[in-house]
Amino acid sequence: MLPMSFESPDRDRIDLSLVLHALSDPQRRGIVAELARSEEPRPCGSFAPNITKSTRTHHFRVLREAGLVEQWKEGTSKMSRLRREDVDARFPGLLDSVLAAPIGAGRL
Amino acid sequence: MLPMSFESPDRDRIDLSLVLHALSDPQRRGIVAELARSEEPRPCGSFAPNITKSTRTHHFRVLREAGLVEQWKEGTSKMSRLRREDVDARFPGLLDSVLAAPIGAGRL
DNA sequence: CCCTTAGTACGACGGTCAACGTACCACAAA
DNA sequence: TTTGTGGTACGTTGACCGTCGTACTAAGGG
Repeated sequence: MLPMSFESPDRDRIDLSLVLHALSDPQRRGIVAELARSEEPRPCGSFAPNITKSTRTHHFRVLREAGLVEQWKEGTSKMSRLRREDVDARFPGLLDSVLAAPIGAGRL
Repeated sequence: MLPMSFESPDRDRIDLSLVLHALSDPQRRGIVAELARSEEPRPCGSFAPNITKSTRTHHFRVLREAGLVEQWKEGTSKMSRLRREDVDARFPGLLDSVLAAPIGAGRL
């Protein structure tokens, strides 16, 4: 009976500060990059294998609350999808420029 | 005989995490926006009048160390200039998309 | 029914952040 | 020389962050 929240702001309420803060972490940026590379939704657990489950949960919450990621339950896993259209509509070009950034430019 | 540092990373060492973190603060984003609006260099004191001098110094240091701003001394004031070409060269489109963001999309 | 798998909740720890006040410095103008 | 003016240094405060471990839940598969 726990919350297990999936709440993410809708398109016109996505906050730039939250987005930039979410993307300022290399780990999260890595997740977003992977999520963008394969448009197929994947379970959370298949990302960032170097960190703990709980840390991963934390990062996904930050991404979701910033409006970068959408999540839903599917069987036993929780799936994630990049909200590309919404972010692109709200901040055109932002995601592209961040994802196109040279590796090692803050990638831990 | 105090340091009074002006050090800013050179173009190819600008770190994306630092840039995004610097821009994730509304106050600093406001400074950058003003700096971008008037290409004329201005003394630090003429920005963000609502905050304290020391806080302003702090924000300018974050911006400078992220590589977003260049500073130099001119008489009694310290001038600031947006390093637009450098940032644009390193992360094309990033600054544009952030500056084009709707007001109120995280603006405090 | 147990057991595994996938993820969350909670608490903790060390680190950082933004903001402030006070004290200080450097320079210029009076 | 004295008095601004513009900015830094330092210390502090309360909040938050990234990370972890442990304990828990929810859903399937045997």
